[in-house]
Amino acid sequence: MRNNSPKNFQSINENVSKKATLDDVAALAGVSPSTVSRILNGTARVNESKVREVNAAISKLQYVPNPAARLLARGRSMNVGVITQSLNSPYYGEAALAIESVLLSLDYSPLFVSGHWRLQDQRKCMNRLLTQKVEGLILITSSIPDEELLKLSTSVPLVLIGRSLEAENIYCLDNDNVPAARLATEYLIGQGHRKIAFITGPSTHIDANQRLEGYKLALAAKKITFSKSLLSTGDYTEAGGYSAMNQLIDSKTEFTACFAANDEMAFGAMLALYRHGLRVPQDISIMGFDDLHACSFTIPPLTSLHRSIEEVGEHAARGIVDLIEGRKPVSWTPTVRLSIRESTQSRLE
Amino acid sequence: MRNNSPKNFQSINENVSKKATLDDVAALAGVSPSTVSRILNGTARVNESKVREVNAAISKLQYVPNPAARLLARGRSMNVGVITQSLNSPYYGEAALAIESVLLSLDYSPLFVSGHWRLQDQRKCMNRLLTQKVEGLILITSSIPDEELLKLSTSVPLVLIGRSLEAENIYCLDNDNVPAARLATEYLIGQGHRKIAFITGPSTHIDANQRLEGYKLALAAKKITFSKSLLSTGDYTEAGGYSAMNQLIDSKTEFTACFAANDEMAFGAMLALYRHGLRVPQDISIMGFDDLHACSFTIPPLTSLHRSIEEVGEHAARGIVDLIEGRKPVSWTPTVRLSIRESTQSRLE
DNA sequence: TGGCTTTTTGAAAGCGCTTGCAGAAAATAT
DNA sequence: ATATTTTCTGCAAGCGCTTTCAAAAAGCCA
Repeated sequence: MRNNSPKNFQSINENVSKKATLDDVAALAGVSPSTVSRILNGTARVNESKVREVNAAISKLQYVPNPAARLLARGRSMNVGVITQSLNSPYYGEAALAIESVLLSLDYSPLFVSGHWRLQDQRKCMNRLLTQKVEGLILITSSIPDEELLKLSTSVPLVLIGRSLEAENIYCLDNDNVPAARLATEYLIGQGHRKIAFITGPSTHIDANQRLEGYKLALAAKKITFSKSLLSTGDYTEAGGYSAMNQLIDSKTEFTACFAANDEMAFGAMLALYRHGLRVPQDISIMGFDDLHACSFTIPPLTSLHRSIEEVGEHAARGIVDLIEGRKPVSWTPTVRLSIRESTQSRLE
Repeated sequence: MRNNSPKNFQSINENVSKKATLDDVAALAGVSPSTVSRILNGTARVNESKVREVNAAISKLQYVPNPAARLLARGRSMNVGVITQSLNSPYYGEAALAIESVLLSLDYSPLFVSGHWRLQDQRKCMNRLLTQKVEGLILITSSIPDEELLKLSTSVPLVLIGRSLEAENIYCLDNDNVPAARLATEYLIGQGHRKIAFITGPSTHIDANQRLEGYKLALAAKKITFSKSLLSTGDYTEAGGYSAMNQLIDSKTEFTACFAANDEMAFGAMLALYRHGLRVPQDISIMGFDDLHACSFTIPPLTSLHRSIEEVGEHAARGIVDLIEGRKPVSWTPTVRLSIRESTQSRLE
């Protein structure tokens, strides 16, 4: 190819088209390209005077290395793909933020894509990322089947947030949903509640099932029989929580507390209660899960289960870099605690 | 360079290291690399039988083109950088989502980075993106000075969301904050409110000032004198709105309505009112701005100003591609409307 | 069937950078 | 001063792909 960049682009980006190359720098500084490269990368000791010359040339020409060429020559991309369900999820967004900053600090670049909770989309964007030559992949609560991930992991290291899967080239940061949900439920039980409703998430979400499991476990431990009539299903959104709570109320099932599998649904549930003239927490206690920032500002502020999601993000980022660079990441589990606010109240006496 | 990829990587990613190249495919199919390339890119007509051969070889070898090589050869990256303030902002996150999907559909890849509202960070990530050879940049409410952007625009096309700046290679999607804030304020006035407090954002945000401006304009139009005592400053967070409202209440200034420059602050303000035993909307009407999903689920649901932010995102994505490909984007302004809910009430009579 | 045009194909250069190798220069030793 | 190390530097190959140019094949008409 003689002439890169089609005419129309050239006319637009005048500066871009006449970008200086490493060879230009070498020529101007009167040294060989290799020397320039070595100075740039610190891969060998170079005479002080040449270093100065070269640096002068670089700034004179406003030289910026071409990453594609670099990548091609080095055979590395320094990219890691991050597959989230939705770029703007309030909860996992925090993790994404942390991933971004850690990765950048380690000289890697994150590539964010969203899977939209659809298996198809997740596969598609995974392929897109692989095509982009990512050196590692962080999957946040993906629903891609184990076997696929296992196979994939033979060619690219994987960090899985929110699930657990044992393999050579995989590092998992489980959410510990089961014990966490159990802890939350036990708190309600400890407050004297016996009829505790549960608003669960879509059964297609691993999380949702695990949280339900934790809820059941807590009940069982206290010899409270689980009743299906206390269960209502939402879709992890406020609207879902709202209608789930409405169903619960309409069904005339009695309950004194309700545990929602995530905060958004708890928010919706609270509105539903409000619409029915039921007060939180005097009439019904509400417990959320995830402890979004917004929990502190609902009316009343919502008791929720807190896990340090930024830390999860940080460990994910460190973990993927460890795997990429051939180290074994130290295993770690997020700490879990209750953020007790005003939406729950004791029923003792 | 003889041997790419350091040993440790090789040992980990067995498959990756023995990736098939276009030459391998050509060899296996018994044609020249050029032919394979042409088939891959559809840049020339190729004999049907060879196409079949090549396709067979491709799938046999599981060949995936190396993007770096492609990029280098073509001189194009098909990447566009998207600078947001925070990856997980609930409002602009929607825009980001839309940008992602439109860009992907046009065969471009978005690179998301967050500027954290800090000028330094924004500059830094802009440079990072330029280094990555993005062909265009979408800046969401950046605080980078005009001159810098103007200069930058000579080398890379720019789409600016939330500000306006006239230039050859720049496409702006203004937020129309002034008229929008005015509309919101006028609604409150129309409801009979005369003492309307305003919780403004940080004066460093362009948005914040524009919204304040709109508020003032509406007052002036109705001959209501603006009073500084009705002004309180937050930081665009719930906590900020909370303390801003507390200040307002503590100052004993009388008001019957409060307009917050964004929804988050309105949420915080509502909690502050609740703490003081003031009812929304019976005692005080509250108006938000942005119309986040959450507005429908606060107690009571929050009246807010709605702009179709996804559409903004779509137009931004289309716009940048237009600029990149040498077309002139059609100008467009988002539609604005009130989402009237239960946090505002008439004071007539 | 020969001469012409049109299509299809391959050889080879080049995109901008890194790096193994070996020669040149400087430093140290004899 | 010469031989021996130890730096420093340049040459040139190569990363995997695209694309120009020209040759080869195919199609057309007389």
